[in-house]
Amino acid sequence: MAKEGIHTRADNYAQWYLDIVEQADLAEPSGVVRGAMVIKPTGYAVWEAIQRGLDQRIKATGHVNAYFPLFIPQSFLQKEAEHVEGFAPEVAVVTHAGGKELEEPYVVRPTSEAIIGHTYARWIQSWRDLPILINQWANVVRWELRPRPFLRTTEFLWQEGHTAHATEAEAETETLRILHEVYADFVENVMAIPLYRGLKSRRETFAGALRTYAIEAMMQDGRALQAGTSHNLGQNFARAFEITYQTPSNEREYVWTTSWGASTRLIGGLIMVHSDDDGLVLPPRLAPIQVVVVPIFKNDSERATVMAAIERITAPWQGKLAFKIDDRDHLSPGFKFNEWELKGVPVRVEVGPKDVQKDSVAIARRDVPGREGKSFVPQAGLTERLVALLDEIQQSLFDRALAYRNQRTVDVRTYEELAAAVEQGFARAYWDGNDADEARIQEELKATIRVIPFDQPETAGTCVLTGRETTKQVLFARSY
RNA sequence: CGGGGUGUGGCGCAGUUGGUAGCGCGCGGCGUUUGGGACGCUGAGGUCGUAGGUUCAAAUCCUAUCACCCCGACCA
Repeated sequence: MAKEGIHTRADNYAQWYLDIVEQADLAEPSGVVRGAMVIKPTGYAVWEAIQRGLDQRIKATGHVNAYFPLFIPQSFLQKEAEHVEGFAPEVAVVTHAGGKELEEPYVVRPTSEAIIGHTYARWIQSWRDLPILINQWANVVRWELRPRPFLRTTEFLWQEGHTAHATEAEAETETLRILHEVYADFVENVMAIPLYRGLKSRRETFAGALRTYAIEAMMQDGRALQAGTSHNLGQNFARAFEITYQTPSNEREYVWTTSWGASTRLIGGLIMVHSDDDGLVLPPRLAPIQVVVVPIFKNDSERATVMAAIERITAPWQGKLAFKIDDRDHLSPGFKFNEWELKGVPVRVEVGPKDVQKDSVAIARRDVPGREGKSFVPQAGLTERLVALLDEIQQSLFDRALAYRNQRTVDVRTYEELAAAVEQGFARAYWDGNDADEARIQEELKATIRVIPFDQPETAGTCVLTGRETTKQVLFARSY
């Protein structure tokens, strides 16, 4: 049963998504800038939680933060052939400033390989300067033709890591390390989103990269969302920007670079993996508010005793739980229940006159809607109970999403099976096709190779399209 | 770029054969309420996207223009 103002997922999935974004107060379309959104405090708090988790892992793996300019001379972007070609259609260009036309236009960064490559060329002289391990938190602009809040916006927030290494092996290790230890670790353990990890096909590789690795998640409509990418750029950008170093034996060599990014799109994935027809569902480890307390009273004297009880009950929560006491007194409890469910708070605690009398409270878990998720428990031991409950919810959200994903990931042997499979989820298939074959699948089935998983089969099979024998398996899906 | 749609109080909409703007929600005040989206009274709030034209008179008719939204091709 859906709430007021929310379409059901079954009825209209795309509209349901937009309703959640709006009703949970995460963001709203700017209304004046095409494809751009205002991220509201509730939504931004989620982003801050994502930033914290990623930033912590980025630093734990030896990186430091820095900041590079928003504007990039147009010519910089053009130095790497594939890179220009890949981004040209979607860059915004500044042609006028200071009241006159610029000598050379600036592009608003769609990503920062160019300006950072230019900078690294000056910073790197010797093998002793390597590796350079830098990350930046920034906004970027890509003029998307079909925007959707969080999933694809004209301007979005992200982090982009840019590293330079002496050897190809080091760059490759870095690329994979970020994928596993930063992105996958955070997304699975904090966001409770199960992932497929692997290599991108050539067609899906980042413009200018040697290899792109990605984590892919399945949404509740069976479509795929790329949740993070890590690129081994080889020496392509080093050549384009003349980033060289002297080896110990005094040779001049090009460096090997990597780049990797995760964006506010993660919030879109979060919504589409966990949320339901009642609103947003936040995993406890990510939730800005983990427990909300709703007081219930009929008059001022009841109000006083209930608030005093809440004061006492929540005192030991300090430092253990992120909680909020909803003491707004012009709203009915029922309204508050609905509102906090809409906003995805994992646990609600209700305290009323009866609870004060019986030394109890009512607790409701967001991941189990309705009466089933509500129970009355003693006040004694409540803190420990809540801490344990949050862990349980975290685990249960992940398990549920994993079961859903596995159930909708099917092995296919024929083209017909592939066509049917991508209607409802992911298709795992043996694949020996080329770029043109892949393009044909996209044309006909609207599905692409999301990832060539690291986990590959022991035995050979026949390619779903060409019928040739191969040991390579890929995952096909329609994607956001 | 193609196809479709919409611009009227904060939001959602109505506005008839042209006659000078109305409803719901929300918002402010007061009172009663409060264990699953409360109610009454009262009040504030709009140069009808913009520019031009027709007319005694335009939200309404005409022309131009701008913007946003939805559907497809490109994408973190």
